[in-house]
Amino acid sequence: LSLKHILLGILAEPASGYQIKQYFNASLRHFWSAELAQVYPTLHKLEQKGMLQSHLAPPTKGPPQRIYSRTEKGADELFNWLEEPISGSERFTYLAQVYFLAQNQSPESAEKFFQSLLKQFQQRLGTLQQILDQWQSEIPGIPEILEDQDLYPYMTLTLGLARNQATVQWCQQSLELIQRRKS
Amino acid sequence: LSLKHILLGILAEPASGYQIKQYFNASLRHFWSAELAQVYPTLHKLEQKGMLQSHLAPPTKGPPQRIYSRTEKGADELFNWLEEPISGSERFTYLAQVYFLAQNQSPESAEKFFQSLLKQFQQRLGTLQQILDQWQSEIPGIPEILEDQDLYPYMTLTLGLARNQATVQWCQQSLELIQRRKS
DNA sequence: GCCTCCATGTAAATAGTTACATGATTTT
DNA sequence: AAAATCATGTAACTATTTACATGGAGGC
Repeated sequence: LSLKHILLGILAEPASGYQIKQYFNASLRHFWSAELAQVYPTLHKLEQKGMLQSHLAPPTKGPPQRIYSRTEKGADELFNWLEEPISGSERFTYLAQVYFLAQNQSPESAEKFFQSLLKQFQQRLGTLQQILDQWQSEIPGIPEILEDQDLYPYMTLTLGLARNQATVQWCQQSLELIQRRKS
Repeated sequence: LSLKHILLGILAEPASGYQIKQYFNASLRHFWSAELAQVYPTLHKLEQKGMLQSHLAPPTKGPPQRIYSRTEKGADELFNWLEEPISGSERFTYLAQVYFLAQNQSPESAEKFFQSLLKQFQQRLGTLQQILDQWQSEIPGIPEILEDQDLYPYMTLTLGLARNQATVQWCQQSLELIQRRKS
C-alpha cells in the first residue's frame, strides 16, 4: 500500500525504475527499502491506473530506459496520502527475539545477543551521524536555512539519530544488567 | 518468516490459536501483531513440518479447541532463531509521509501532520508508562528481582518507552521549528 | 430475539522477497 | 577475457490483510 505512494513521492521528478532504486539506496534506506522486482510491477500498475505516464528514452548508452512521470491524478493520490493519519502497529523482529531470549538454554546467549545488538545499532548510529555531519559542514545554519523540500528529509534523519541513540543506551543498560546478574 | 518463530516462542506452554491471539493483544502488540487468519494456517504448517503437535480439547463450553504444543524439533528451531543476527531494514510509513510533506501544497498541512503525530505518540507513551507503573507497583525491586522469563519482556517495554520518549521530543522540536518558520 | 464473545477456519487480495533470465557497456 | 554496472523484466514463493462463513453459549 505504501510503496505506491512512496513512488509517487519520488516521482516529483521523472525517473526510471532503476533510478528510483538508486534513490531508495541513497536517501530512504533508513526507513524504507524496495527491491527492483517490486518497483517495476508497481510502476506498471500505477501507469494502468493513470497515476503515471511513461516513455522510452533513446539508449544513450546501454539498454533503453523507461521514464515515468506523475500525472495529476497521481499527484492528487499522493496529496491525499500525505494527510492520512499514521497506522498503529510497528514490527520489530529483534524485539521478538529479545522477548523470548530466556527460553534459550545456553546462559551466555542473552549476553551474546545484546552484544551483537549493541554493535549493530552503534554502527547504524555512526552512519547516521556521518550523514548529519556532512549536512552540517555543507550547509551552515541548518536547519533554519533549509527549504521545505530539504527540511522534511532532514527531519527523518534527526529522528533516526534520536531513536538510535536511545536504542544504543538501552542496549548498554541491558547488557550491564545482564552482566550484574551473572554474579 | 518471523511469525513462525514467534508462535514457537509463545508455545512454551500449550495453547489454542485463539489463546495465542489473546496473547498477542495482551503482551506483544507493542512490537508485533497477527490476525487469526494468519495464525491458524501458520499453526497448520508448523504441525505439518513436525514442529508442533495438536489435539482437540473436549468442549467445556462452546466449540472444541485445537490445542497446540511444541515438539523438540520446534524447540530447536526456536533456539536457532534466537541466535540469529538481526535483519537490517526497518519500515516506517509515517517517516515516508514526513519525507514528502513539502509536496503538499496547503501550507498548514505539515503543521497539522506533526500535531497529530505528536498526539499519537504521546498516547502510546502514556499506555507504555501505565504498564511500567503497574509492574513497578506490583513488583518493587524491578528489574533486579525478576526471573529471566520476565526480565526480557520487561526490557522490550523499557525500549518502547525510551524510543517513544525520543519520538515525542522530536515531534515537539519539529513542530516548534515549523511554527517558527511561519513568521 | 439480538448482540457479543468464543472458536475455527477459508478465500481472495495485496505486499514483499528471492531467484532467475537477458543483454549491453564499462572497467580491470 | 572476466567481472561489474546498467537496465528491464518474469516467476515463484512467502507474508500479511480483509472479507467471508459457520455455529454455540451467555447476557440484555
